[in-house]
Amino acid sequence: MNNKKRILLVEDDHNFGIILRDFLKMNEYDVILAKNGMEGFEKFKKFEFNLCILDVMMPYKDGFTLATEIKSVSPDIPIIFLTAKSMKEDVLKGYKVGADDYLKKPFDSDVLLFKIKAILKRNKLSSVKDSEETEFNFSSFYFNSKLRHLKYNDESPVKLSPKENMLLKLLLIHVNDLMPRELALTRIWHDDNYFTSRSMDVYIAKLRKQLQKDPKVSINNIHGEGFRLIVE
Amino acid sequence: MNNKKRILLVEDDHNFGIILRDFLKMNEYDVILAKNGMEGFEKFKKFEFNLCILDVMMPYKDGFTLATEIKSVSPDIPIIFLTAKSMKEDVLKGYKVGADDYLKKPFDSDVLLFKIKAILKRNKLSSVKDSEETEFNFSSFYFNSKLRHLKYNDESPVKLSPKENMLLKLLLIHVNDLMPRELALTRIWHDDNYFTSRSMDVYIAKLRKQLQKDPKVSINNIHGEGFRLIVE
DNA sequence: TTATATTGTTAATGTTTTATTAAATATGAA
DNA sequence: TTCATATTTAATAAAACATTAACAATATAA
Repeated sequence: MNNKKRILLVEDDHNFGIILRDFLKMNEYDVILAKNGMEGFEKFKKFEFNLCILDVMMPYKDGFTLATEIKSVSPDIPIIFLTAKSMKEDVLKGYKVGADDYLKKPFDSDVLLFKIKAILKRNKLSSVKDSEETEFNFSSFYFNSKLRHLKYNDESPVKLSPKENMLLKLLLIHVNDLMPRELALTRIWHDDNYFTSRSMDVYIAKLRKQLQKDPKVSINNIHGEGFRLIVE
Repeated sequence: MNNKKRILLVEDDHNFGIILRDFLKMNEYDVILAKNGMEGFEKFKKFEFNLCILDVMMPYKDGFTLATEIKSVSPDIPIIFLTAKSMKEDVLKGYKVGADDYLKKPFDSDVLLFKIKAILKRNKLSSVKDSEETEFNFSSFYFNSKLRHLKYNDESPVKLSPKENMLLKLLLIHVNDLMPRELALTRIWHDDNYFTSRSMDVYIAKLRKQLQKDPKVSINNIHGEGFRLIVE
């Protein structure tokens, strides 16, 4: 069993990149090195990673932009920024796009190791990737999240909007269990505030309208916590 | 939603501690300030926290020692160290005892806020809630504290409010044993005074109303001490 | 026994959260 | 651009919750 954690390292300084990659490999991590933002994103989509270490200043595509793209695909993956800059604005920008930590070059390699360890430890359960399942059968419904189709018995399928689709999928992944409000807001709306929360309520109402065709299916609210899709 | 995150701040520089506490409070955190390691550990055991911010250099008991004690009680709680020191050995020592981050004084308060946010978010995603026991069977009742459901025999489950839910859970953890009043007040109401105590009595009455369906279950008062959930 | 503190219960009050519909705005394809 | 669809914002109602008040009952200590 290969239990090594997989790290995507994106660093445009080739020499430094190689050194850092080998150092991490020596410490029992699987590392893929990319030399710019483009290549980094390609590799990110191609493989699966537990952590990203991104240089901030890179040609074509900087680390912040890359991080944003990565987060749009995998919202929960932890990111560490490496940078020569240490201006407050940059640090804050890093955290705003979802950084988990920030290291100023030159940095101590042991400190980096510990940071990686601390972050991976905290992240261990959430690194489970989103279900790739695209087809769901529940009660008299058939739902295809790839086609965004919801079909009730033999009726012709109803098209769902992207948000309706993702929300229903999240509910189904947690069928008969709590689907925390916060989860949907961070996964679908990428932000948890009053307005996104109201928007989510609107989508819950839309889904309820569809699902009420089947009396055995309902969406319950658990006050202050989230929603529960109940299938008898 | 009164889901404010609770932070234990241990800082021996009184002025700085007060300022930092108020700053964090302004940013929607509930903060308890302790002025040394001893007091910090007492408060930690008494209340429940989502995060600890510890000064490293303190008289009697330094931040590292305190962190070790805290981790022995709650291995998963995130810890941020604050320190004037920035020697590599100290940073590494901090990570070794399980630090999640390390801030060198003087630090930028906005950076601290983002670090707190990043750490809490990651912690929420990981195991904390899932590892807790959420299902209880006692006499003819089935209680699910995650869904906040209390079910009697085959009757349809009754919804419990968050406070009812937590109180019942605390009582069940101490079944047939004393559940000290003070425990519930510090754990659930985060404050022990006349009004919270009266509020708790109201919730005890609500629970009794539910539990009286089963003659084998009752909540007894132990005058001046607390309550006892009795299951024959 | 009597005074005091604690507990039991119900009801009212005020606040927060959710439900629903409609209107406004944004997005994207033709 | 224009039209169709998707999403957000607004407005209002309803539900859920927590606290406080008021008064009754009970226990304890002087």
